[in-house]
Amino acid sequence: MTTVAALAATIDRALRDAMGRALPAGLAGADPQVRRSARGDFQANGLLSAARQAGMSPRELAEKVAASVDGQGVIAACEASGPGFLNITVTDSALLGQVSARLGDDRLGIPASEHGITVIDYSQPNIAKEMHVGHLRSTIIGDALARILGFLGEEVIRHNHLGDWGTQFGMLIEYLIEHGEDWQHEAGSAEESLSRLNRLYRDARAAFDSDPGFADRARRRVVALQAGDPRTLAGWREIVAESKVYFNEVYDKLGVLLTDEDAVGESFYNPFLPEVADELERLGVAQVDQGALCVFFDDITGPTGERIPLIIRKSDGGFGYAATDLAAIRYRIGTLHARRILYVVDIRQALHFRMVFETARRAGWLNDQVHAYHVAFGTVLGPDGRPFKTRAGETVRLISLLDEAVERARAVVREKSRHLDAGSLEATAQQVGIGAVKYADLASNRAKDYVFDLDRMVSLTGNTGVYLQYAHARTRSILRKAGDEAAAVARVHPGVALDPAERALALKLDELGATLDDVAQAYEPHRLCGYLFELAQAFTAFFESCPVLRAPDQPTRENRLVLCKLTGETLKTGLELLGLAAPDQL
RNA sequence: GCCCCGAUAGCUCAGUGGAUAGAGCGACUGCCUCCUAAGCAGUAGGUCGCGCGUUCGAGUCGCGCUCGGGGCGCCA
Repeated sequence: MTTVAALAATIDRALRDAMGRALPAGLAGADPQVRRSARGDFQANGLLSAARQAGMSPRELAEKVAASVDGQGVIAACEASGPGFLNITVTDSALLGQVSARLGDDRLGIPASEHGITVIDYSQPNIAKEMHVGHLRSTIIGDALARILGFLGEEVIRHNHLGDWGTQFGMLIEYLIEHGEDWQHEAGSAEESLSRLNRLYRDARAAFDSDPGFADRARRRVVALQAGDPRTLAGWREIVAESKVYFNEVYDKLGVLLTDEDAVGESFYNPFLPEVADELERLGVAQVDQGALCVFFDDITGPTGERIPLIIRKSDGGFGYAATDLAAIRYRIGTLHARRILYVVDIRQALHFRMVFETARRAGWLNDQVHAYHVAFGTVLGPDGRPFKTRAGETVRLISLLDEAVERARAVVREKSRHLDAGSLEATAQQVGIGAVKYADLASNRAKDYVFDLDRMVSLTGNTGVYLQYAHARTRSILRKAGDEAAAVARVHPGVALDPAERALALKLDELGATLDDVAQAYEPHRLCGYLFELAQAFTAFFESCPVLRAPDQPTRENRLVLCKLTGETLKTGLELLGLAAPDQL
């Protein structure tokens, strides 16, 4: 593995050196603020503020730095401009050198910048219930973050915090035990599992509401479950297993990394709950109030101004989700040695996590070395701008939503890709349809409410997943037609001048590493989407104006082949980090 | 009442304190004897919710508002 420094980083260092010579010692570390620019390849904005702090003329400092900077064969021109900006142009040979160096490394020259263990808690569906679009968001965003942090060197532990415990299981298990003969768990499709579960829920609910005797037995069943009664636990396990059939089919359709090994549900923490409560009480973090074990916060109050607690243990002695969340934090730090825990959860739980994290800090579990962060995402809305529901006001079945996306993609693929055989056509429809849903979810700022509009996602024009897949397929198509051997032996010719479209593409190709660092910094996958879209646009512009196979001469042809190759590899890497497929042809 | 999130083109959204705020969709005008037209080029479309402040410089930072969404004791 050979790390390749980005041109922006090389320029940054060269400017820092020159600034260090021109500025007083105290300001030697000033940031030159190197950015991409329309006025040159890069511009440096940091000299204005540095000069002011040093009591110098910004314009004079800029001219001095421009004159003394060591270009190292990378900087072709560095000119002072306006009140004190620097406009920087890089050499064509440096651009081609970057492309060549990245292509020579299986990580595209990107360094592993993360070092540690991170637990990512995502997806979190509830047993015996339908997954909804909120789970879809958590699953897709969490999956992308797991892939990206992992690529950057982090040891990622995926946790699917299944809602597999609670009082609602009483009536389900009781009903199962009383009417179990016509409810046999069997291998089957997710749809079948789901309808069995829905039927169980509906029938159990009906019995609970209409039959006081049943309701009573259901309540006793909750106690039996908590006490670990074997017959009751067996029923619980049956329900959990049935649900997992459904979840796994959804995960399989979506193409996410989650497996059964990642399922660490709420029930897993049950044995730890009493000791967590005891420890918090012993530490003085929690205290009994109105019979419940509570943690209070001076700045968290209710509508009438009274302080609102985080309830660790309810007044009836039972444990709520706060206890489970705290036990999970303690386990992930104490046993898994995580340095960071991420929760990909709906933004509406922001206050809950604030209280949980603060409690964990008071207990000493979280500190300067160990962080927890709520990777919050907004509510999913329908095309009408209201929370996403069917016309009848019911939650939308996730499976049918995904199937519909694939169905629409299939129609387009059938229309546009007549060269594909039936098998590849179906595979492509899956990759395109699922990719459209995932890209749409990942492409906008996660904190905002998000409009789930299947028409838009699967329109398959413009800024959608398929645009990136299409650009990737075009790179592969060119390389195929060039002949894989010719593509393999092509090398850069640094002496050949580059066209504007070639330069723009090469500059964009150099930015993947910085983009991934940005994503990892703020846990914002949409930055990677934005980058890949820009890269695909740069490639398409190159495709339009720079013929590869019919290039005017052999060196130009090879330079372009190499650009195609790196573009393809970069798009493929980026798509995979988002969890999208990168088919070789569309 | 307090807290959180949001407000940028008709719609959906990007936008590291930098120079003239960008995409996509939709609308309009063009482009396939040529490596994939799922594409490209162009035109039209903006008081960046409002005000004050900080700064050489604010869509971006701070404060105060307006509007929308959400949250606030024993559900998760």
